[in-house]
Amino acid sequence: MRLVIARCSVDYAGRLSAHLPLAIRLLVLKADGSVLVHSDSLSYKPLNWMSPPCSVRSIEPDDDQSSAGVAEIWRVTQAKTADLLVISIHEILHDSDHDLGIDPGLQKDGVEAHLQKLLAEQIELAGEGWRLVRREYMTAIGPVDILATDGTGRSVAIEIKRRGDIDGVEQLTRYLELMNRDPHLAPVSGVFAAQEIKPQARMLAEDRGIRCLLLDYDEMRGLDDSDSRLF
Amino acid sequence: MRLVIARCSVDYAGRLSAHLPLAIRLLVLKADGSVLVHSDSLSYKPLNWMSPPCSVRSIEPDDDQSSAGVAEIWRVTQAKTADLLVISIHEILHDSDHDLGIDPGLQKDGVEAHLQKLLAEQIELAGEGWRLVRREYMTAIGPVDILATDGTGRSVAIEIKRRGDIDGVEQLTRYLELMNRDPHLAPVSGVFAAQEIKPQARMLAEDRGIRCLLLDYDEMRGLDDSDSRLF
DNA sequence: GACTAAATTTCGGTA
DNA sequence: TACCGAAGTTTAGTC
Repeated sequence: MRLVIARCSVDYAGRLSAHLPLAIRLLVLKADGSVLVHSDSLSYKPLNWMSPPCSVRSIEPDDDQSSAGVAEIWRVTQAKTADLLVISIHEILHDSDHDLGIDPGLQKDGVEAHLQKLLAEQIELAGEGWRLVRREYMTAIGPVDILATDGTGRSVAIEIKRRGDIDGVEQLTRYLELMNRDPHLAPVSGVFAAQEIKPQARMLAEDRGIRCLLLDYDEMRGLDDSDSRLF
Repeated sequence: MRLVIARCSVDYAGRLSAHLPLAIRLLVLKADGSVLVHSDSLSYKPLNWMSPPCSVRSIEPDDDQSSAGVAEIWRVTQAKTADLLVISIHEILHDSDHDLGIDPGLQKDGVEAHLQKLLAEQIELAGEGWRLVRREYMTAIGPVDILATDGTGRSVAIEIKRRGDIDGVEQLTRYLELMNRDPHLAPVSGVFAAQEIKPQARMLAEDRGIRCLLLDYDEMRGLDDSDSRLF
């Protein structure tokens, strides 16, 4: 990744035409060839950019441009869309290159883990008198999200999903089948908990005697003050 | 604007929860306090960010965090939404500060607005004898892009999109329904005009008696000499 | 692979 | 100021 702070003007011609007057801006050249032009304010969106795949070519300014103060011109092209970004650089104030390596990427399952934590803390949402036994209760085929006991003290396995789909019901079914073979646990009933449960998943679950529980993420976060600052 | 290249992990808690594992990333701290976390690939959108107005506070790691290799923690808070972004910095590889001054701002020329202007000027593209009544014709539920009359003098509402999608047809349908209740206008027919019309949108439109009109942006610009400029 | 719906949407516009 | 629609939308999930 190359970072350049430069006094420059920018022109974009593609799906629209846009022009940035001469000013000092941050230019980010990423490893995949994409280019971002950022100012010192406004939100995360760059003033101009070029999406990958694209290529940057530095060209010499002609006489007119030289006399106008242009030291260098970057011509960013996108093969697929024929979009064009032209950066006319008058002065480079900073220029550095950095090897970032590949990024492991954003963890999308952040919500599901959080839901599990919240429901463990607010297990009474499942019913009066319910008690948490353990989160990530280990079985031979993997961990059950939550093991709890209901008001009568019987075991309940709870599977938590952000969006409840059929495969989640199948997963819980496998756990229940296994756990009900354990005389220390049996009988174990099931609860399928999710922010949103697809009709077909609900149908399948209820057909198998599994209760469906809709979770209100915002409300659960609101109820748990300790969570307003989990850091 | 402060630019930092650092090996860090990032946690965001706000409208959703998200986590970025330890990796080398670019951290941009803008003058308005906003923070961007960029990786070396993917498009212009940061992996994580915090929108202004927000404030960054650097705090010392506790013993656990220190022994885990955390050298510094940035806590970015947003007063209005109570969102929280926590950046745990293990190692800073680059750190520089730059004064960019204020940006004169982007000059933009959108395609859809331009298409509307061009079609208003070249309304005969819709048919012989057609006349422009008004651009942005106001109705109770919003402005119709163009109101025109066809060769027989009957009213026509024209909805213009860059890409014709189903929702555009729905929008025009709502306008037509409303306008046809107005005895001064009725009967009003519809034209769905776009650079590109999706097959399903065309199907829906024609099923409702709405005519589809493909617009050739380049040709329309070519016809209008005042527009032949740019590069 | 195409299409549909959401986005920590953001960014303009007008009423 | 609040709502509504567009975006060089992007992005993720579904068919």
